[in-house]
Amino acid sequence: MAEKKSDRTRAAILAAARERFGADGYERATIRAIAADAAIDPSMVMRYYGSKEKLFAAAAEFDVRMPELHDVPKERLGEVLVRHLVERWEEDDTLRVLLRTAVTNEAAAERMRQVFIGQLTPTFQRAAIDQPAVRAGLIATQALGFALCRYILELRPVVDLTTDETVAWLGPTVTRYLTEPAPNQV
Amino acid sequence: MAEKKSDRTRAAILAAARERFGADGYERATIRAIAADAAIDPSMVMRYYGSKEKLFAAAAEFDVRMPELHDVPKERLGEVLVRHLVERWEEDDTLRVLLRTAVTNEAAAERMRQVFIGQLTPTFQRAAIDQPAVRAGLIATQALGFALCRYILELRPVVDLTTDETVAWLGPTVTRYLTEPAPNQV
DNA sequence: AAGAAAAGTCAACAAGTGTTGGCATATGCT
DNA sequence: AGCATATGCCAACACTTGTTGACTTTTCTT
Repeated sequence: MAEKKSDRTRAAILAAARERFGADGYERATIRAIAADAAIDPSMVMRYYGSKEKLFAAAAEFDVRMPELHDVPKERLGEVLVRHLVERWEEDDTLRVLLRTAVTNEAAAERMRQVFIGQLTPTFQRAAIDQPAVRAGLIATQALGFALCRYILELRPVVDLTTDETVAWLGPTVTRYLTEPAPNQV
Repeated sequence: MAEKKSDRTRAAILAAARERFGADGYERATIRAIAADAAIDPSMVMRYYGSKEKLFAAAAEFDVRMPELHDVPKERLGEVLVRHLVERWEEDDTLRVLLRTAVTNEAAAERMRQVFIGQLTPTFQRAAIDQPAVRAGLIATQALGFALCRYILELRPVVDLTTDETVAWLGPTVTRYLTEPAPNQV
């Protein structure tokens, strides 16, 4: 056991940071507020993470953990994917942190791109889906739009959807984005 | 002609405000930067608009101008709607201002709700579409997600879509959200 | 041309920001 | 035990923010 006490406050800072970044966005989440939540002094945050930027980088670490899609029947692709994404969104608040901050913070936007283009595209490629990048982009529009309306804007009808209803509504959309031949270019 | 000179700077301030709010979000768009863009003194902004909040309220005035849908054939609803929304988005940067700010600013979020629930729902109701609120919410997820990925996150594959390609991809999605019977509730 | 009103400039304020260094306390090793 | 090191707190810094009031210049009426 190297340093037990410091590890605990380190973790407390990170948890508070995620909470604040997720609730307030990058600029409105102040070091002082995060430190207060973690019940320590603001200077501790600097000692442990160096700067606000680096703290954010640590708080926004995320992996979407894409499942492999080889043996999923084509017409169920959307269902599987939507259910996975919704669950991922509910269990790990890091994605919400990213969404809230990516709009005004370039580093967060870059990480968002890595997740939704950089992680979806190769998965589709391995599943022998043509034009994987375009399809990843389209699915990102639907997935991120859903999260935006549900967790950030809190549009009543979207907040009220159950997981099953969500899958029933969005699943076919995603399936189509994955299987429909690309429209003719002009 | 009441006051010509003041009207011109008033408009210059509003234009600069829209630019900055749209590019930087609410908190990072400073009064000083807006004033500099408009080539006037920061105190002028206060004299004309009272406060940053009120300036923002003026800059975020928006009407989505929904077309009536009575005599659009059911299977072309999505096509018509998507084309209208994309055009609206390209011609009026106010929507981009709203999107960039709604994530961290409650007033902007409220206006977003008014636009996408408050203006879509009654239009669908007048077109005799059942469950108009849920369908408005679903369409908001797809429309806002598209805008987020294209104008804010700038995901390459989404930025590269032409208007026609966008309509071809998203049109059927929106049509389905408008015409598909609601899935069974649990 | 004289004076009032409008338009614009300047400097400062109070508050809040990220960040830093000095100093106290606790912890663990020998 | 004593000491070095890790951990923590305090006060202050330099800077930026929205906002204000006093002052000067322009514009227009009469």
